[in-house]
Amino acid sequence: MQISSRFTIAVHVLVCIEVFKKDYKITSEFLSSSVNVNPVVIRKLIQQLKKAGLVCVVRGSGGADTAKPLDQITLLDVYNAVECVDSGELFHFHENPNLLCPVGKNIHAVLDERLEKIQKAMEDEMQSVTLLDLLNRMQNRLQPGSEI
Amino acid sequence: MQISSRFTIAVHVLVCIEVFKKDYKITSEFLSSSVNVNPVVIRKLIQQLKKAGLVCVVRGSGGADTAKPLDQITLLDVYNAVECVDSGELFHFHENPNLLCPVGKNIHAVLDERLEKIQKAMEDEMQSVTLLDLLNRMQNRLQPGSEI
DNA sequence: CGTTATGTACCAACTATGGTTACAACAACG
DNA sequence: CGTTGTTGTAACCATAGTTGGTACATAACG
Repeated sequence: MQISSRFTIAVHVLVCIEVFKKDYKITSEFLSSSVNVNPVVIRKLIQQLKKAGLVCVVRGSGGADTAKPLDQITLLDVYNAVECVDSGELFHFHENPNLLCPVGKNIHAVLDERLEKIQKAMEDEMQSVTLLDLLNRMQNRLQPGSEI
Repeated sequence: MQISSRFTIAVHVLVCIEVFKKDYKITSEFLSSSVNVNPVVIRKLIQQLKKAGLVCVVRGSGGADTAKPLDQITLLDVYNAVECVDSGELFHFHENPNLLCPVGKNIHAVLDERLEKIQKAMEDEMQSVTLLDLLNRMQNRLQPGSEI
């Protein structure tokens, strides 16, 4: 199964906020027109980012903003905020192996350590990418040509 | 989203085959009793492993076996065999960002390289674990105590 | 108080997972 | 050759997650 598009949408949203916040009020409407989805989708997503402490958003007046310096928000933070895997486990283990079978009894112990290493490798790589890095790359692509 | 339990079941099945093949005929019935799922689930799964060239299985007489030396089967092979992500992409990108928005137009280019690196880190780690490694770890846990 | 935007409840279509039953196809054996 | 055991596969179901949408109460603010 693929990691849901909520993740890439969340990154898109965060980059959008940073690029446009000095010139526009960042509403769910505004963001939805860049991502091309329903505003409600954006609002739900922003709620998840808010719970994770990545953005602030005010109710009546509107407008979202990042809640932390950009170099302190990594792709892993966004991933964890949005990909609501309760356990935090990347791999879904089959729950009831037959404990009377020697393989069934030990498969968990044999596999777990390896699976953790794999998950950790992925998370480390995610953690190494900050929003600041992505914003810089975005700015580089915007500046050479014309302005917004 | 989690990686489906088909993956850990597949590994369980492959280890089972190797541990028991000298003493038992490896039928879907036999495997299903160790994994604790319906035999049909095992058969469907074995079909995927077969298509990937990891196991052989004969129809009427029954009995599955690995099709390659164990040190040449990695967790990545099993993952690719079983996790039928058509594109091979771990991340699902939202498809229609607004190309009239500078961020929407460039988000793909900015993110893709980073996402590929993350996926590659995971795949590299998966590739570093062979079935032989897992079998050895399993045997170590079985020998100290009693035999089957 | 009216305007604006968020927060959230509810709905719907689609897809994947995990499981089950049923049965045809096939190999091996007495 | 027919019986037996097993695979390969279709059909079906329940459940859950994804993606997308409508509607409206709630809060902020001029």
